[in-house]
Amino acid sequence: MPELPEVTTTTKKLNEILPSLKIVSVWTNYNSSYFYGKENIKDPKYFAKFKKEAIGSKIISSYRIGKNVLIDIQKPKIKDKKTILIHMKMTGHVLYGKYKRAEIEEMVSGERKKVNGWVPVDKGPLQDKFNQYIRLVFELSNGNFLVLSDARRFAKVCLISDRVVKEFKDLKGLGPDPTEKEFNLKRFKEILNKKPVGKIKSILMEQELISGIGNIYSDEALWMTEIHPEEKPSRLSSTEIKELLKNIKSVLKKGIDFGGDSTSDYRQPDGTPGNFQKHHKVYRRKNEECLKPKCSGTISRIVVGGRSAHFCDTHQKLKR
DNA sequence: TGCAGTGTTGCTTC
DNA sequence: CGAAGCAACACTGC
Repeated sequence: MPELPEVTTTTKKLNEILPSLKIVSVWTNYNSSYFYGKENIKDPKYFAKFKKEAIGSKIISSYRIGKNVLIDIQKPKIKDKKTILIHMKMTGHVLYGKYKRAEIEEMVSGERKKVNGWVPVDKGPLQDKFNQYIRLVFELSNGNFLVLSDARRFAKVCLISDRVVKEFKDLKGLGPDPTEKEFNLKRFKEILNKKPVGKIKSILMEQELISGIGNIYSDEALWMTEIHPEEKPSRLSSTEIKELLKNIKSVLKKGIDFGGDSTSDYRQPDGTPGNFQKHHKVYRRKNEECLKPKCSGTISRIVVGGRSAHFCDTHQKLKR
């Protein structure tokens, strides 16, 4: 589900809601997949520690690093803060709403298959779908709940107690953030120089090189720049690299401005879908006509680095 | 019925 | 040894 704009949308909303609320209690029904200790090893016993740290803590703020949701928390009278890291992977949803406490408690303990939660915007079957896959629940001091719904159980939750969050294993290896001012042409060229003969789409999505870009936004940025997804960086002109950088930044901004992409099932914390999917030029438009003005091409789909890549067969040609 | 899917990891093969 | 390929994770929707 989430790439940089979706995660940004989520953390921005969380940051409007959560700061100064306290975590009253925490439940999970999927210990073994979610809690990682300092060594970053999956182990159900870490949930006990996670719970102990979380309960009684006040939420300070929420922000994004790469595709990770970070939530800083702090216990009263304790100087050091801790940080909750949530990676939503494919089907994770961080949602905030009203639930009946008894129902959600029963559900998470496995006594109930689903709850009638409050994810207000979706009136259709998706609402049930989200509530059916709630894996982790934070009860908050205002009586509302912050929950992680995750059908495929790929999501990851960690508690970071290190003072320097960026030194945490999952975050340390991430490449620079393309929305930062410091991510300039010089920096971008240095990155591309590391992989002169790689496939440009795969490079854009490699989190160790650049953090935050995934399948949707890489397709869109390459379409805008008229570059084939399998093109080698060594064949790109200086002008193309400059344009590509500009388009990456603008398409990510557009994704954020539209509240994320709900092609699949991304939802903002209050259940609202994003709108970027209404503005795709290529992603998931296989066999449809190219939307570039005056281009009469058709959108093709191929597999690049194990992922689907969409491009126009006419204005995104491989250089020979 | 079958296959593709917004992400990442870890193992295998070249 | 590094890079690339591929299955796995678990489930939905077309």
